Amino acid sequence: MADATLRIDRPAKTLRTLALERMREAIMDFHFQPGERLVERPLCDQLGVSRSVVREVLRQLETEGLVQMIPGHGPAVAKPDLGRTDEIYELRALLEGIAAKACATSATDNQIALLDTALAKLLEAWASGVPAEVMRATARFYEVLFEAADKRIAWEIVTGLNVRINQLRSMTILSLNRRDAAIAEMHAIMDAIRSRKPEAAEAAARRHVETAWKIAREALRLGSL
Amino acid sequence: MADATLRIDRPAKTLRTLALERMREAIMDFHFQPGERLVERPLCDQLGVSRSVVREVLRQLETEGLVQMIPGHGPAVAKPDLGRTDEIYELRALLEGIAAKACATSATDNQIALLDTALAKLLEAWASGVPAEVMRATARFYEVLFEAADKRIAWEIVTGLNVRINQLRSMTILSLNRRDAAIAEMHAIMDAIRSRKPEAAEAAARRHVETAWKIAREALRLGSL
DNA sequence: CTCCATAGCATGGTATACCATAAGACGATA
DNA sequence: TATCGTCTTATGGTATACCATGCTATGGAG
Repeated sequence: MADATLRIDRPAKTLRTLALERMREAIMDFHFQPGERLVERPLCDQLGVSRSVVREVLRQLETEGLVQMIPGHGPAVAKPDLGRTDEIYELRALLEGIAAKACATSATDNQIALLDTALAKLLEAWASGVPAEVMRATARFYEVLFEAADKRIAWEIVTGLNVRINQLRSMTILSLNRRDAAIAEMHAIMDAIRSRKPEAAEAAARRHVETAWKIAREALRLGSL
Repeated sequence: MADATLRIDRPAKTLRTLALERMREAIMDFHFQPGERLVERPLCDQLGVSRSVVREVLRQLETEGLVQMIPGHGPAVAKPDLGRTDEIYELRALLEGIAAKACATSATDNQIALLDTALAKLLEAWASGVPAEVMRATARFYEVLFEAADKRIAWEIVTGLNVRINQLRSMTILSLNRRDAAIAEMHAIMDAIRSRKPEAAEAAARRHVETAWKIAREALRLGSL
């Protein structure tokens, strides 16, 4: 009988896919500044592909919220909508909360082990102090968390939210005074999940987002953006 | 000084925009069946535009979740992910809940009046019994609700979620045994908002989603999908 | 010196041509 | 008759050519 593990997933080899990933990374890593124009033809040269490809990628990034079309001019790297950061953090608190709760309720021991691994990697990244590493490890941890919570859609949403506050996050995610507190908060989440305390896990997850939110607000207030 | 009302928003006249709206509507209104292939060249003929336009539109619809690419074959109308309906309704309950709560807390009287109007229109639509009308009026009511709650992003998310369960909603939204209960539930939401009771408003909104959820589950169980 | 007009060009919008590939049909052979 | 191989073609992927428009720079006139 057909074994699912036999299925080979064809490598996503189209130029479009590659270009999309490349551009997404480039924007998230600030190789383009927020607000910077993304003129199509120069992009073609840089990426080494045709305008068809570039335009399709641009459309996709646009609906993802990474790029915005400026009427009259063309596409540009989206600028974070500072007026909506409160809402975004509120939603993150909500979503990460229910994920942690569900995790505490129904994660398998195996999944909890995966979470431990992800957390360990995150600590390493924090120790290394490389921002990009920390971002990646954080994302990975939450990905595992949402996976274990069986909240795939919520994860997609959170990813989309994080895109919009990428700039803020990059500033706050490893602000030094945040690091120790953040580590403690993460451990609190894990402890609650491990001991199967849904309410505690939810509270801990929310608390973590809320402190991040506070730091972000501070950063905004200082006008460093 | 510049009056905002003077601003003319240039008609979004590009073919792409038009085609996008057209296709979105067509899919949402089931002029294409879920799962139906969307072959590019025939689509060009039907829409009267070139493949460039069609492909860009397809990309956009793909990231919106209305279209999915089937490897080996091409694009097709997305089929609702039945395994994730529980999560979707859970998220809707959460989001519509906080919107109702925020509304009860901080909506202006003017906004509440708008809500009343929207609700009246919704009742009319229900009376008319035209499914498309009911969907539109429902969407409108919630749009006003989220606007009054100043939760624009949450609204975008809810819209995205609804896309994924469009089929289910169209089956359940005016199921006759739901109508009276639904009307009562909506009034409960409005009453709580009017009397400025955030917790009650949140609970009422959640309850409304939860009954819809129950009906959807029933519909699924009967295998009518 | 300033302001306006015109022309050129930068840039996005649209159409089309060509290519690669995978799916499906058809036939040959056992 | 069934299975396998090959061939055709349907279809998506990519590149490019052309067009329309709006911005900008430059020069002339007041």
